[in-house]
Amino acid sequence: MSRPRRSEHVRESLIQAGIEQLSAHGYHGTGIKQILDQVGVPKGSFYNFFGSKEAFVAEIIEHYSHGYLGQVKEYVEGAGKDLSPVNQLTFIYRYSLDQYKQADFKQSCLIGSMAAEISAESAMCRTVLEKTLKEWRVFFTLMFEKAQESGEIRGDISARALSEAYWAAWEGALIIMKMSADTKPAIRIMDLMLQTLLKAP
Amino acid sequence: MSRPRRSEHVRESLIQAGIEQLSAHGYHGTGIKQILDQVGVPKGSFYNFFGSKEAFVAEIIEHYSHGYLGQVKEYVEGAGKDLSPVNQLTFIYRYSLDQYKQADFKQSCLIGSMAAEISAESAMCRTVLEKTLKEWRVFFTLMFEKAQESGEIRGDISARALSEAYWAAWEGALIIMKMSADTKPAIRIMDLMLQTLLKAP
DNA sequence: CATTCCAAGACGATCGGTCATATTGTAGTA
DNA sequence: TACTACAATATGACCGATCGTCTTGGAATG
Repeated sequence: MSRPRRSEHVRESLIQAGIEQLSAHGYHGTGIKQILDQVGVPKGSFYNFFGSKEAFVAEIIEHYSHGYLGQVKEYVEGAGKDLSPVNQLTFIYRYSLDQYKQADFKQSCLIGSMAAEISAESAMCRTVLEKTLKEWRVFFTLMFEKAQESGEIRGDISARALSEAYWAAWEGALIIMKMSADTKPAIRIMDLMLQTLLKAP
Repeated sequence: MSRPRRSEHVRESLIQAGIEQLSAHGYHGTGIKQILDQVGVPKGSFYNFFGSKEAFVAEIIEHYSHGYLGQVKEYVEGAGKDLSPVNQLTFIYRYSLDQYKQADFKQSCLIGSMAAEISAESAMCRTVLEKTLKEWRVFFTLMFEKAQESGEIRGDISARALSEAYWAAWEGALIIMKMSADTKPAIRIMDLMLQTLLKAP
């Protein structure tokens, strides 16, 4: 048997701290050291776990997206399974907005933030971001297909097109949330989308 | 007459260069020195023109927004004045997307980028961002009111609510544009918004 | 000369990243 | 079981570069 793998626990802690710091301060606003300090890991150890800051962030984006999407799917198939698709989606975005508000708007969707900041500068991160975007689109498309079948959502447009627009409205609503330091505009926007614009006639 | 006003031309150049650099690299990704170098102004001069980087950026956001909004209004009242409001809006966002594409997606809407990155960290910038958001909302509300009167856009929702959702979709579409390094998804989203979701029944 | 404006460069801090060294656990040998 | 040799890992000092800011001194104007 080989030497014990270098601590996966530490690695996981670094990713978790990275998610927090990156969400709050962005890519260029977050130093590696402040992440290491938060976990209590010495500077030199970082590059034993990750090849570079860029690779670290790329992995974080993927980890964050999978975790978030996993939670959402868990809700849909678990606690919210008796609700209609539209009511599920409503719960999800309201819950998320609540979380952001509780954090005093110091963080929001890491995917949108990273996309805005570095997708033009880091091909590695952009590739991961594009992949996660696709995964979310698949999920929302499924949701809208179900909602179309049940007659909640208009059926004259492909579920895929709807999901694209819905996600865009969501990310834009988060930007407005940050600008106004308030969830109300975002709630208005998302409610309008789900209950009126995308609704079956 | 007093000493020649300290060069307003230099000041203006710094703002212009700042817009370019901030659009491309974000707040924390842009150093003051690289802006100064682009204009050929020595490092020590910066604080003769601006009180701090934060104040500099706040002024840039305002300047950028006014310039952009001015261009848009000029188009609406000028070259595009014979088009319907919806066709005007379509031209505007397609033109903007074309510009971003030509810049290889290395820049996009500075308002959205700055909002995503620093509105939680800089109260000064957030205040300016909130003000510019309001100005854009007033403009779009006016556009949608006209479109409602002419029957292009559905009249069962307030123009203000529509403008909010439209702007959110726009900013979200730009994020998707960056992630996919492609304008097509953004065009699909905005077309869907204007020609279907917001259309009069 | 008095005053105002601008330029130069130093400031300490921090950036992402590297490296030689110390420490540790394992495998092999006896 | 005891010891050694070896390799994997942990570490923090260190690198050059750059960060935002400030002090200082000279130049130009009245």
